[in-house]
Amino acid sequence: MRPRTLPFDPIARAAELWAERIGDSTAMAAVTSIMRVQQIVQSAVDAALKPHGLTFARYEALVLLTFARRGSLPMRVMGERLQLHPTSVTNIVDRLEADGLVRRLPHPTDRRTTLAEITEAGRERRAEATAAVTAIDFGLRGLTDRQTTQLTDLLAKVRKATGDFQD
Amino acid sequence: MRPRTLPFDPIARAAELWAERIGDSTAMAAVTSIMRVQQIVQSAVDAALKPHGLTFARYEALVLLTFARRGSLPMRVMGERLQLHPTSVTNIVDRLEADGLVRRLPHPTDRRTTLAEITEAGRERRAEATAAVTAIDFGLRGLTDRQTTQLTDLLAKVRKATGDFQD
DNA sequence: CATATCTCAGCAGAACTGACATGA
DNA sequence: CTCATGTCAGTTGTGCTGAGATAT
Repeated sequence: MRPRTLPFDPIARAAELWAERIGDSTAMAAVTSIMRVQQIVQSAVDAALKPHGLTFARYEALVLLTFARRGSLPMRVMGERLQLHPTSVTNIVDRLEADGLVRRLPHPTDRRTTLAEITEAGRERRAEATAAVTAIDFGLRGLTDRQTTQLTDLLAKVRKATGDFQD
Repeated sequence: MRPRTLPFDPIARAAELWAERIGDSTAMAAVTSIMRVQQIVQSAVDAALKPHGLTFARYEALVLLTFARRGSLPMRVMGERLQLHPTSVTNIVDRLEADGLVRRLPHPTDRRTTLAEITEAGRERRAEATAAVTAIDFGLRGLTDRQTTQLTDLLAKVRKATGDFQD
């Protein structure tokens, strides 16, 4: 029961008022836009994944394991790649394991470490879920491929500048 | 205790593997980037606001009321502008009211409606909080003003295409 | 009568803190 | 001893559903 669509751009209006009464609105407008678009794509993607029993976070974890050479990764590494708190990794793997999409294995040499390995059912579920999210373009609409790439590049600059990664 | 920075761009790497093994990675890379950058700016902004006893959602509500002509708006309107569920508006106004930053008033003509009005303390708190978030550019780094505007414009296309607003 | 506005109780998912057991 | 890894308990902030009270 979300509010109906507004007849004007609420962020553009807020930015105008901000510029008149507070100061430079450039960063404020961008950040508010990021927040809003994240909400939009998050809810679109989650809706597409719901029939498959996944959230976006769990889906990302499945994709990551699909790409891993042996279909398994230490949980710590999953946390690094997905930028998740250790307890969040535990939680996500718990739920994937409860659904039989992933299984925990001891690390062969480091007995502190637990590996999460994708199961055959997990690979199938990942493929179905991928069909669902690609069918809606991950909730992203209104951009050409070139603009989408431009968006990704701009966001990469932010990620890099904030220490998300080096290279 | 977030994981340390990676020596490569995890999204770029995921996009490569995706392109090799699944298909077009354009939308996937953009959406994953949006999710990550949203996390980054959200946590930067929340950290800046925490000493002032505000979250970003509550800060946005204060800003909205600051801009309102009489410093008050019907709660329904707040929900529309901030794209919040009615119960979320109730929750946010509850907390702001408990801190004395906002007060509830009856609507003069429509007795179903409750107005939320910013208090003097609320205006002061809003100003302090604004100083805190602008000091860190809302957590946004690595972009020129021109690029920031470009980012806002690209995101506006998405918002418009997904029915966030018309105009 | 139907519709609109707001509130409440309860739940889910995510992220955090602090503490802890185990092992390198 | 230290540090790393993973788990657990508990808290917080947010968003949702479903129900209901009140008013249009």
